[in-house]
Amino acid sequence: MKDSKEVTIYDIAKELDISAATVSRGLNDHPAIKKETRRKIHDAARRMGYQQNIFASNLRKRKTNTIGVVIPHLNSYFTSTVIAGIEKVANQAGYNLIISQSLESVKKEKANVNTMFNSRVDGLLVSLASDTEDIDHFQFLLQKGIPLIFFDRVIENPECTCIVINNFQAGYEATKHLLEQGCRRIVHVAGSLRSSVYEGRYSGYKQALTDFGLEFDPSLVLFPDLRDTEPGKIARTILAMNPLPDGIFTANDTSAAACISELRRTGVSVPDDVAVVGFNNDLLSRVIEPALTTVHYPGQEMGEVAARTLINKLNNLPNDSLNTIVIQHELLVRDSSKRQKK
Amino acid sequence: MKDSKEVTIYDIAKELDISAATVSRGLNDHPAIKKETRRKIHDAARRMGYQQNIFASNLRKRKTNTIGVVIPHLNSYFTSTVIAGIEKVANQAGYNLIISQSLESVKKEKANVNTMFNSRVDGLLVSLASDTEDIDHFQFLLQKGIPLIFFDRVIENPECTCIVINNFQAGYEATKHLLEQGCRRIVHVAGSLRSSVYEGRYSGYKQALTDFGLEFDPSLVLFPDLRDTEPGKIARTILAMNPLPDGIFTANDTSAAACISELRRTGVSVPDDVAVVGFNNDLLSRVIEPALTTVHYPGQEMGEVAARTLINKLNNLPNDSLNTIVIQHELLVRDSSKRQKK
DNA sequence: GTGAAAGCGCTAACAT
DNA sequence: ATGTTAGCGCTTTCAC
Repeated sequence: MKDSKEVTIYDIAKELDISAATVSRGLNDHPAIKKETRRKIHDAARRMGYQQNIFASNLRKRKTNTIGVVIPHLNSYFTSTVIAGIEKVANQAGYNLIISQSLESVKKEKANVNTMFNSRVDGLLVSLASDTEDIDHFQFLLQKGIPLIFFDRVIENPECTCIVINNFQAGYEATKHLLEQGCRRIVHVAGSLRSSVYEGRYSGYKQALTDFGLEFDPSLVLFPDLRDTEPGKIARTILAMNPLPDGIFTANDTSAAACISELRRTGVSVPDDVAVVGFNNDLLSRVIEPALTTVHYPGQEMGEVAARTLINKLNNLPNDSLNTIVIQHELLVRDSSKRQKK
Repeated sequence: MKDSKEVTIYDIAKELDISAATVSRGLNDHPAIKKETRRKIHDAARRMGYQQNIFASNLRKRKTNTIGVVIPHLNSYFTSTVIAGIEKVANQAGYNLIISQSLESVKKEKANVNTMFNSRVDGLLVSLASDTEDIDHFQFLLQKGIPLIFFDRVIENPECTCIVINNFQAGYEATKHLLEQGCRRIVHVAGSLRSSVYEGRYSGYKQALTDFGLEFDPSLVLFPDLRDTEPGKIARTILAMNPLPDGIFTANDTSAAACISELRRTGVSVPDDVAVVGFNNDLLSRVIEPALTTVHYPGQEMGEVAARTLINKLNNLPNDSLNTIVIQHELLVRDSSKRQKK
C-alpha cells in the first residue's frame, strides 16, 4: 500500500511559513522569486521528500510535455535506432516519451492513438502498420490541433510532415547493382505493397529492370510474410524455380540472410550462382557469410529529424515547413553480390 | 494550437440534463446506472467528441493504471519479446506501459526511475543496467509502497521478487555439452560480471570444467564489450591463441555468430575444429551457417510472468509471494556444436 | 517579491 | 438510480 501521506507544496509552504504559490514558483525557478527563498524551498523539498505531482501540473497547465510514438514493432534493429534518435532529441528538449506498438494491426494502431490522445500527448510520431490503408483515424488529432508526424512507413498527405528515405531510389539502386553484376533473372522478395516503404522498393526494382531493357516478370516477385519466423521457406520457393534466378533483391535483411543460408546449404553458391542484396543494414548483415550487400537505413537520424521537426512545430518555430523530408540512404556493397565480371 | 474548448463531463451533463457524477459513472459503466442512461451518456459523449482527461482522473483516483518498464536496451530480440509479453498481460488487465532505456548506464537508470516515480507509475518492472552495483536508488520506491519487480538482470534481495532463468545451470549445460562433444580447451566469451546473468553463465562454465576434471584457465575467458558493433575482434583474439581452443561458449549469440563467420573465413572449421555454443536464441542463430547451438531464453514468458506478478501485487492478491521465480530455459543443440564422436 | 483565491476535470462519500 | 459536494495538487491571475 502506498503511504497516503504525499508531501505537497502546501506542506512545504507550511514548513517555511510562506504561501503555496511561492513554493510553486520557487520549485519552477520563477525569476520573480528571491534567490534566497528559492534555495530554501528547494532545500525543504529535498529534505521532506517532495515529488511533484505531474498530473496536477498537467491538469492545470493543459500541457503534458509528452510525445507519443506509435510504431509497428519494437523488435528490429532499425526501430530501436529510430527510438534512440527520438529519445535523444526529446530528452534534450525536456519531453518525455510514450511508446506503443501497433503489432502491424490498424485496429491496435487506432486504439493506441486514442490512448495517447487521452493521455494528452502534445504531439505524435507515427510509423504506420502494414495494413493501414488511410489515415482517417488520425484526422481528429489534426482537428484538435495536435501535431502529427509520420516517419518511415507513411501515407503522404498535405496535412502532416513525413520523414522518409527514398525507397524507390534505393530499390532502383539495389536492382541496378545486381544488373551491373551481370544478373538478368532477379527475384524480388517484397513486403506488403500497402506499406509505402515496400511499394517504393518494388517500384524501384521494376523501373531498374525496364531501364536495362528487361521485361518485368511477375512470377519473380514473392510476397511472403516478412515477419515469418520460419526462415528458409522463401528460399525453398526460390530453389524450386526453374530456371533458378541469378539474383535476389529482398526488402529486408532477415529474409536475405535466410535465403543465403538455405541456398548455400543446398550447394548454390552466393554470389556466383545467385547474388543477393538485402535492405536495412541489420546487425546480422555483417555477421552472415558472405557479408550481405544491403541498403543502409539511417534510423537514428530519422528519429532525430522526426523528433526535432515535431518539437519545432510544438514551439511554433519556422520549421521550413517542408511536407516531406527525405533522409539519405546508402547502398553498401559487400560480398554477397560482388561478382567477377563475366 | 489546440482548441481551447475541451468537452468535459459537465458539457455532457448539461446536454442531457443530468449530473456530472452520473455522467462519470455512466462513462465508467458503473453498475448502479440504468442501462438506458448509460447508453444515452455514451452516445452523447461520442457525438460531442468527448475524450476523458486522464490527468484529472489520475489526480482524483491517486492511481494511474500505468506500469513503468526500465530496460537496458530496446534493440535486442530478447528485449522485444519480453516487452511483448508484458504488454499482453498489462493490456488485458487495463494497464498502460511507459518504457524507458537505461542504455546500460546506472545514471540514466536512476533518472528514468525518478521520472517514472514522478509520473506516479503504479509499479515498476526493471532489468538492471550492466554497471548497476546496488539497488539503493530503488529504496525510496519501496518506502513509498510502490511495488518493484526485477527481471532478467537482477540483484537478488529480500524485498522484491525477481524473475530470472537459471543462468548458472544454463552456462553449465552449455559447457557440459561442449565437453561431451569432446572439447577440452573451451574459451568463454563473457559479459560484464557485475551483471547477474553473465556472472551466472560464467560460474556455470567454471563448474562444468571442474566437474569434468579440467583445470580452469583464466586466459581462456574473454571480457569483450558485448555491445561492440565491430564483430570479428573477439574472433581475432581467439585465432591468435596458441594452441587454438576446440570450443567456444559465448554469453550471447551475436558474438558467437561473429566468431563463427570470422573463424570460417580463416579456414577454421566449425564445429570440427572449434565447436560453438551461444546464448539467447536470437533470430540470427538460425540463419547463420552452421546453425548455432544456443540457450533458448523465454522472453515472452518472462515478460508475462513479470507483469502478472506485479499486477497481482498491485491488487493485493495472494501471489504465492515467492521471492525468486525461475523460468525454464532450454539448450537447443544445432550444427555449430555437433561433432562426430572422436 | 509574495499571497489569496479560483479552477483545471474528474471521482467518490454521502445523501436522497 | 441519481444528485450534491468536496476535494485531488498544482498553476496563475490579480492584488498588494
